Amino acid sequence: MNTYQQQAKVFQALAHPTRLRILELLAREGEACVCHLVAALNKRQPYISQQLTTLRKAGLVTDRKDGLLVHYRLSDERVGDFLRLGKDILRAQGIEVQSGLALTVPLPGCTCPRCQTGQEPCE
Amino acid sequence: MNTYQQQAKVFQALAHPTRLRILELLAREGEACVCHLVAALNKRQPYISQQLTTLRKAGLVTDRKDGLLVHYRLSDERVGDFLRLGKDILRAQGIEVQSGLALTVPLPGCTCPRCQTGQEPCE
DNA sequence: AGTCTATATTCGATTGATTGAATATAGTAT
DNA sequence: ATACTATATTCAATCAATCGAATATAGACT
Repeated sequence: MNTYQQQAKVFQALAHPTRLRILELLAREGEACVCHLVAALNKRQPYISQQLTTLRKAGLVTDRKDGLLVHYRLSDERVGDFLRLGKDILRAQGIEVQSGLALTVPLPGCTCPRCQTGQEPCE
Repeated sequence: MNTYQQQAKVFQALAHPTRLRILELLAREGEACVCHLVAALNKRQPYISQQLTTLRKAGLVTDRKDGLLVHYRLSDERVGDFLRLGKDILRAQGIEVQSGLALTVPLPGCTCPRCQTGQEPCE
């Protein structure tokens, strides 16, 4: 596979609304467990796991296992800059681009232990 | 269509080897006519036109008509920065990412008037 | 008018991405 | 062991993207 095919694969992974939301969330939060992403995005868990697998295969995120929980983060902090630059370019075209909201902690609907006790998410 | 769907559309337009090569070429050359892209990438003309239409609809390039010729350029100079940042991130993952070669002028195989007389391409 | 040249569009077949549903895995606790 | 919980995987149906072939448009020149 050549350079451009590899680049195209990564952009393909980015070309998905839910995956973009996940990345933006990770850029803002630093790290998040799957249960938080499920609660924050209000999607079914297998669906979120599917998208995380796509992002992992594209090399955009890494995972860290911690008992039953799995925490995800951006594989490179510059992925956050990259997304921001993308948004800036869209804004320059006159397209409305709002940034997602910060997560409240504890996250309502999140079942992980930390959220049950009102502490920082999954840390 | 929401913010993330719009962003995803743009990434979708980027998720294609030939389109990436076109953008990289435009980032380096500033402007190029269709015939140059056809000659430089060694693809059939309708195929290049299809890809340019996709890029235009995504807002990534603009066109300027000049007689029979149509010149394309990046709609925003930051699109070039954006692609470079994407490549840097890939390199940090240990992925080989070479940059495309500069175009020789006149372009062998290009039939446009300027190339026939050995001048700057299509300007 | 006709003709040539550069570029664009349409259509259809194939391929690839998406996503819901069901199921699997692997830690943890009893 | 058994049961529970968080996460991952598989499969199949649907939907969207790709690309070759053919054709269309539109400006320039006789």
